[in-house]
Amino acid sequence: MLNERSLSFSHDCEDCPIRHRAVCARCDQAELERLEEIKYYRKFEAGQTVVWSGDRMDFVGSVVSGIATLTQTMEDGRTQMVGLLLPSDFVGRPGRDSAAYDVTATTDLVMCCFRKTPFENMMDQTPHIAQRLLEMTLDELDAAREWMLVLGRKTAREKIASLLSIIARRDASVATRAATHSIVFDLPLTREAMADYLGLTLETVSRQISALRKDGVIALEGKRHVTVPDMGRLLEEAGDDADGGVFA
Amino acid sequence: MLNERSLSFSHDCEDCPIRHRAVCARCDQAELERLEEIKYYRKFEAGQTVVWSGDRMDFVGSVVSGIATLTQTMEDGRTQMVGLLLPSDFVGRPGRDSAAYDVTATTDLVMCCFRKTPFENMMDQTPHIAQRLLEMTLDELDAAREWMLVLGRKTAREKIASLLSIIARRDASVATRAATHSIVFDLPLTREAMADYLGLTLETVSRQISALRKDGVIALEGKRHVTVPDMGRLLEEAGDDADGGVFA
DNA sequence: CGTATGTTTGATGAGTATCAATCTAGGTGG
DNA sequence: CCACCTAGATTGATACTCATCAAACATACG
Repeated sequence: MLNERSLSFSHDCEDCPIRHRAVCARCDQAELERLEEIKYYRKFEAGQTVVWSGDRMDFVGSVVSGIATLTQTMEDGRTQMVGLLLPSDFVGRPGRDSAAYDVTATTDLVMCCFRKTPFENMMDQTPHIAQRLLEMTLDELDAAREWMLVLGRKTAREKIASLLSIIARRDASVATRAATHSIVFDLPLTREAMADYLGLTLETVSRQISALRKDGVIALEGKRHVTVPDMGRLLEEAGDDADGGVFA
Repeated sequence: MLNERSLSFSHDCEDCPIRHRAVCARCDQAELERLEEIKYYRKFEAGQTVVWSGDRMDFVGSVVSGIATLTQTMEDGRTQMVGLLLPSDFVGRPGRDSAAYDVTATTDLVMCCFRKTPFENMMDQTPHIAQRLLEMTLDELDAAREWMLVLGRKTAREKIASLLSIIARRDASVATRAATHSIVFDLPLTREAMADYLGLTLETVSRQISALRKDGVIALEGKRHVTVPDMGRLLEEAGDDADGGVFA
């Protein structure tokens, strides 16, 4: 069923759901046409690996739908997630020929890929792409630094609240907010993936989620469906400035 | 005395010590001349703040000499270093008008600053600057992600060894290596700054440094001068692949 | 010589990892 | 259709790492 949905988008850049946010956001009509020539779509099922760290990588691309993760692994098996890729996020590094991280689909995933060499050539010729990529990379750097604070200084409870805040902020529909003042969303990650993101064990993740539930900060239906009755409260728990109680 | 040294570089881009590594690395003669018009130097003493997070920032720039840090602080005072700025590193974000982090000089510091608006205009017109900035930002993103693994998954001992490795790798003179097979350098950070970098307390940093000394992984003269007799051993302690024993 | 800043070392406790058992839901095959 | 199986999640008991609180030490500076 998810597969059906994945196929339901157009292959025409004009109608692309990430058209205005991805690396191609600033491209004009002519540039889009050049991109169309070097692009192709790839689909992955939940759990599949997109590339392994160290593998040769002859494409770069954008997440069209679904969620992927970037992870790093030590020899003894300890792993740390270093990036969470949402629709419109960019994968791969122009000028590098092998992957630096493991890239894994955590949900069914559709990617819009560009052959690397032609893409690199285009980057040199069309500033619109390089400009947008710079902007996106700077945003990712800010996100990574934000996450360094979480990893280095926050408690387990604060870490969970921080992760929930981030997901809530981007994932919750505006409609849901307006209606009930509650924010509702589905966790796109297993407890283990959350643990890898937060530098915790999955047991600690589970315990802290239970604790937040007991304390009324969140409500759960099943394992994945989360309701946040008071976003300000959640932000307080995350250790962020919760300022006004408004959901800004 | 350090001040004297700081002044001893030329103000001409041609002779600039970071000419080939900074954001201006790819600029041609004409572009350098345009940059000269909008650039100015600023000096800071060790301990001084360059900008506070949230402050208006009307310049961007490069570290010419000395070391600065980027730090984030929570309301209750917990702080996490999110970047270590070495000569040639870039400060500030084009397109943003306030600082996102506290920037502090940890040694005497000289910066080559560009007025922000003219610099942004130049970026739009000369791809060489934007290209180089993209490359540098991608490198910083990789470094930040590497650091996320350190913060999230490494033990205190491994964290210290990782930090020493990084400093050793960039700071040790080649001469020193060839001669004795030992690597020698000075720590540019206080124990407290190291703790803020590593997500530890300064006491833990002190203890782990003492432990590494007792175990012969490093030797110390005074508090800051470090000798690494066997770089491979240090890399093992850091939890990185130490492969061959060669100092590659 | 005295003060300030940075560092080391010690004693104790909190927070999280680890090991282990149990529970739940979804999917499979009899 | 039900029993079983599996992956994911929860909960419990215990151990260990690192934070916290506290005191002493070192070095530079006035």
